[in-house]
Amino acid sequence: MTATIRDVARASGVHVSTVSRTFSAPHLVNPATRSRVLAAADDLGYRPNRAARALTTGRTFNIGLIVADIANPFFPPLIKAAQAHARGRDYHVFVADTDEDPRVEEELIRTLAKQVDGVLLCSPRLSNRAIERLAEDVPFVVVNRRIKGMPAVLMDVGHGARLALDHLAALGHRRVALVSGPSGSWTSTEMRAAAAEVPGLDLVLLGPNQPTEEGGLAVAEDVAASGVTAVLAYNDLVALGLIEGLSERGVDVPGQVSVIGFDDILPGRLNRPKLTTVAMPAEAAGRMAVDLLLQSGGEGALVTLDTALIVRESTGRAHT
Amino acid sequence: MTATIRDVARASGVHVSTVSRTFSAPHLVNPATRSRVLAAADDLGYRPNRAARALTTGRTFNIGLIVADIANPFFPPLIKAAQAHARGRDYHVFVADTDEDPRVEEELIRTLAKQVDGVLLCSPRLSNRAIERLAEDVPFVVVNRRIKGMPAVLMDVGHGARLALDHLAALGHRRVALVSGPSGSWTSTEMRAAAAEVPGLDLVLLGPNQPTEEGGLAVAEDVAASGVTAVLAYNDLVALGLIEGLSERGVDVPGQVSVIGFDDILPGRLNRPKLTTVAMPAEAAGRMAVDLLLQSGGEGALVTLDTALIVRESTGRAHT
DNA sequence: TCGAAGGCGGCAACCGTTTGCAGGAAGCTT
DNA sequence: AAGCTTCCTGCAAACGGTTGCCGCCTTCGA
Repeated sequence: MTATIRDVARASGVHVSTVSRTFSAPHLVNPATRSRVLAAADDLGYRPNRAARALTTGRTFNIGLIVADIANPFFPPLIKAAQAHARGRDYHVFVADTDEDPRVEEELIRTLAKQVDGVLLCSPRLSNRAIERLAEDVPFVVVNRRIKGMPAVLMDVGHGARLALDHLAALGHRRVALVSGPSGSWTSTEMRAAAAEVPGLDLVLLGPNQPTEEGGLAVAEDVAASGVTAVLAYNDLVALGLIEGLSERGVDVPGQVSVIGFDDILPGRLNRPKLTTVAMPAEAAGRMAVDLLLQSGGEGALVTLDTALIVRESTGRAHT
Repeated sequence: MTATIRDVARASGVHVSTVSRTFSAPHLVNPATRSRVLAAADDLGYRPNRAARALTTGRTFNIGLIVADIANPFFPPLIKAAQAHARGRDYHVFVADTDEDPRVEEELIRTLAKQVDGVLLCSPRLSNRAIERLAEDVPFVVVNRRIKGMPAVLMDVGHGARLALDHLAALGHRRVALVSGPSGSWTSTEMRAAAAEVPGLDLVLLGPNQPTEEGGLAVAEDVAASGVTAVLAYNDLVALGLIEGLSERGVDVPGQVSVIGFDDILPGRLNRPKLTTVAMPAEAAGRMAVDLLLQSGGEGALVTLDTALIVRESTGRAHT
């Protein structure tokens, strides 16, 4: 078995409480004693048991991070940024994947609740009501979702969508498809609302779709049949799948149809044609979410991060 | 505060030990009492505190999963498979990313040690010695690394590399570059050993390199200068970066240089040209690793999974 | 009618750590 | 030299569960 606080106490001839203080409140113990304890601890390979500590303090120094799909390249940069940022504050981040399943999401939150000080909920698939209910068990910060009174980090997808649609309009496109994501998704709603504000566009709504490459492949048929000359896709994965599906049908991108994605993930940059997309500040979002969670004073704090259009090769002039 | 076992005991008029047994050993308590307890628990929204339970039982029902880089698309499928498999056994998987940094890796293992029943170490960057030392604190299963006496899940990269090189040889390639990964990597070593066995090939070793797209981009210059007609890359990310780097220099793939990767990640399938690669059974590896960890009887169990060559568009006949 | 067996549930110690309280020693002030 | 701080350290009660042990009550067989 690994050494406990009692072993160290015995080895250094002091009471356990002194050992405890040596680690959690060093300034309260005499330097001489402290170094004796530290020597003994080092000798025995002692490390405080975080779980036991959590039992009395109520703080675990762990953060839960729940994402819908870890395989979506959008999330890893966010996760890495959050982990690195948290590490700097002596916190650890545990990541879990819900497989896009709200039930798994709820179960995960429940079991995580007692083992972490708070949860970062990224692009949740749960209903607002369910989230509000669970918030009684554990503090949340939500990313990419707006829930009244709950701290959130948002990315300005509305602005991004307008930029994208303006760009398409400037290229002469009139009839544009909006390929949305899962039905519970806040991002989809925002995109649609923004699109409605851009004048002179003839919108075709296609969805809901899976937010993956498969979803894009599956909707290619509908896009081809819809007679649009441009598409704004829910995310880059969908856009890439869609481009693949269109080219299988002999439809050239951007020759016949222009495609814009969301997120700016790596595969989009490597793809041919390189994907025009709305860049989402994922790293910044990860860091902000951690900050919001740890300060936690700012109850309903709301942070909105900027998005930007990155024009590459998958968009071109409308060809009628 | 959330309800504890004592609240439930009071509400249902029994002793806490009875409540405890209702959840952890239901057959020891009278059905009538049991349902009364369950009703009270449900009423109060009680859920056993896993961390507290772990304190006495020594089992957390958590598994740690440590990867070098969560942003590498190779890992997410492995992670998802491990999580899903573990969930079926009532275990939860916590994922953490080391940023390819051995020091972070060690620190992560140390803090994880007491909060999980075991750790899955995927493509570790730590030295064998360091891992063996840490194994005293927590049970390991290593993925993609062979350490004497430690349970491991391996993918047969040697076989994959031979298939790839045979394929290149059959296409008439003679001078082939081996673009390796990080210096501590077991996979790199295996690749090199396998390559040495294939007769009639003139090998150029280039490395170590970062196992990322950037690594591939950076090595493109050397590849172009080396005069090879084909490349076997450490992984798909490197291969994709390399193809990008080569095309920036006006070198056509596969026209002038053939490129083979490892892993079979999604972006490789979407890339133009589609990447020829050695497919690694990541999902199976994730599941096997969980199994090995949980049975844990099979001390030095060793599982080797098959790999397969997938020929797509990034390889072609040697053009001298 | 009695004893034994078995089912059920209470008691209390324990897991590893923190922390409020109190007391002793030393140092400082008058 | 007495009294007051200040600094340090020990004591013991938590935190939320689990579990070995023991005793009570039924039930059953002879």
